[in-house]
Amino acid sequence: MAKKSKNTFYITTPIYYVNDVPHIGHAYTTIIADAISRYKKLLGKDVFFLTGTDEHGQKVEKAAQEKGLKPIELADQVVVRFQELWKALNIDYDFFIRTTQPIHEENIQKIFKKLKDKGDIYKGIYEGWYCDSTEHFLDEDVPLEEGGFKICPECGTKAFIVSEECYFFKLSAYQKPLLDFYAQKPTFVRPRSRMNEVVSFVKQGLKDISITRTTVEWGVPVPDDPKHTIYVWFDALHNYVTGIGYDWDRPHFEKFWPADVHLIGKDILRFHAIFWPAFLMASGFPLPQTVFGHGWWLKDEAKMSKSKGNVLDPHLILETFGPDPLRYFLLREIPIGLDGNFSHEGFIHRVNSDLANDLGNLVQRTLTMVHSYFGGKIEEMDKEEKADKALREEFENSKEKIIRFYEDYALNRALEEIWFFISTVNKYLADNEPWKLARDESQKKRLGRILYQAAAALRVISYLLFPVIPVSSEKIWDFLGEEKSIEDESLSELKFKNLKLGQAMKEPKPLFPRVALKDFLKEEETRQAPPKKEEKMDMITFDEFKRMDLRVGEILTAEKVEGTDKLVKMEVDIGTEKRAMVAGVADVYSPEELAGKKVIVIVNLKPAVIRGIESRGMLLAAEIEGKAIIPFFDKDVPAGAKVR
RNA sequence: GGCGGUGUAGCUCAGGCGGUUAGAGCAUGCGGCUCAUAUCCGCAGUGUCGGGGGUUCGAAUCCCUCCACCGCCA
Repeated sequence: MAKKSKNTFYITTPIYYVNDVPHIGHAYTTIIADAISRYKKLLGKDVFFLTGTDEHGQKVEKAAQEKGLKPIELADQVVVRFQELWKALNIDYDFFIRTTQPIHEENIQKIFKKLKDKGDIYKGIYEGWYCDSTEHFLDEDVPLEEGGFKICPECGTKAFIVSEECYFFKLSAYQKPLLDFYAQKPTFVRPRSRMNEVVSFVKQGLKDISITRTTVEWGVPVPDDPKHTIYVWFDALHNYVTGIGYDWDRPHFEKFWPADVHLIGKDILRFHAIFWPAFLMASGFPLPQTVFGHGWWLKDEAKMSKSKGNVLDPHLILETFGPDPLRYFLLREIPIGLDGNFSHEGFIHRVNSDLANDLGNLVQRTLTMVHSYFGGKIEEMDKEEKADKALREEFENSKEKIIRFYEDYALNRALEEIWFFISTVNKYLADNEPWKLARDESQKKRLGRILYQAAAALRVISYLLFPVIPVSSEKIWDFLGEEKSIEDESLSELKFKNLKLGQAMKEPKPLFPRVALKDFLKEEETRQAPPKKEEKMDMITFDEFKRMDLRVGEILTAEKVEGTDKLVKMEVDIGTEKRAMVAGVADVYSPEELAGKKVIVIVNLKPAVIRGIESRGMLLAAEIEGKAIIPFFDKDVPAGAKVR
């Protein structure tokens, strides 16, 4: 294979599964990829950025059936949703691959055949408990339920025994090569902590994996044996090679392969860090440089999931703010490897404070002064003085750091550094007080220098921000009177003095409007009259259940909490101690009625202060139209007895 | 259960191969400016650096132990 030229850069996102519409998590991965890709382009690299959709498999088959559609019809619909979102977010990808495209399907078959001929894929029998919903065989140590079946620990639905003839990939043969590879290239998996997990997983031993199904029709058929369908993961992972031309545009493929970064969510690390390099080794392809597993955005500290109904839809934010504030927030708030908590409060706060106050206001004040003191054109200025030079050197310093952070994919650190510099420029203006110099005509040239420095700073700031907030950055350049686009200037050439003297600057308009949190929340409310779905809870394991300490509690005393309708304060004997608890049951039970009763109490619930009273435990009750109905025991039980 | 990680200001986190008064941003309080999107600048705090023990002249930093939380274990 031809050697890859050093000046190319190939980055991918996962291909997204089309059984669901896009949400903030998809947006996050894709925004990271876009920012890195734009950064590399500024360096003058020949960048290829691939994204797309994974359209085969049982879940899509099922989701389509529920809607009365053919799988491909569902895929066609959902693909549009993704593409529209990428457009709204200003994602500048080079190719959008769909696994249903012939160039993909044909080449998957070709690769499959190649590995089969080589002996890395062989036919065998697989038997095991299979979950339709998550499309995988359960671990062998999942316990048998009483009815003699197994429950999928991931989704909670019933699994079935499936015994099928299928094709296996000889993963076991790659244990040693993989370990050697990891040892030789410790940066293959990032963040580093995840590399440890991968290595220890592989060290435990690898079994061959089944890579076909006979139970699924919606997929790529095995060549010469079409009752077998290639399993989605084998199908999907290879998009990274088919998407750049394997085997339909060889020169293009050879130009960009191997990938520099596969950006993924941490949940699919195993597939990318173990299976994928093994497949590639089998095919004889060079291995990618890095698999970067990013964290998840949580909503109010909880993982977003369809079943919780707390999936965050980015559309309202996009309509209110445009793409840049969301891009900025997601990349600034957390390091790529960690989880983050998404709240509208946090979002509005950061956008107001960083974008509107620090950056937006700096643009506004600088250009307003250029206009009111110079009519938009600084024609003349003094030589650079000490303070001016300090500002310029500060920039040169920061620029180096910022580049280092970008190179390391530490986008949050790069942004942090840029904001240090923004703050320095604000300080520079405060120290040099151009508004005072403006009152003295003899200081005109000095004033010119100061505003020139500030404008030059804005020019380089917006340049460095371009990967993250491309629209706003271009706007700032336009305000400054730049005629070329940011992308026409190479990062290595970026300097203060590139701002031409005498350039006609425009009158600025606020770049990032401040939005009050309460207005935004109100808007959100009116926007989504949420159809109140029945509360569906996730399955929990017995271990999780065991964490709740439920016991019989004897209510010793009970009295109404002054000034409330529903609250009762009780002293409850839980066997080992007596505790104060507060419960909202007074509308159904009188305190007299409660005293002496035995109830079920969760005793290790975090204490809560209710009406100034610390409630150390909660009694269990059925909630019927807002009223609490307490279960009592029909035989005598001692206080403190464990309930389970 | 096994392996790995985390616990530092009200909040989010940085530092951490031992060494001056432990840092940043946000939030809070006070002061300044008025060019600017009620923005910007300055000052001020507050912390037994998870608990306990040890090594050392000296520990947030190294060791032991306990507690809590998190990740991975097809």
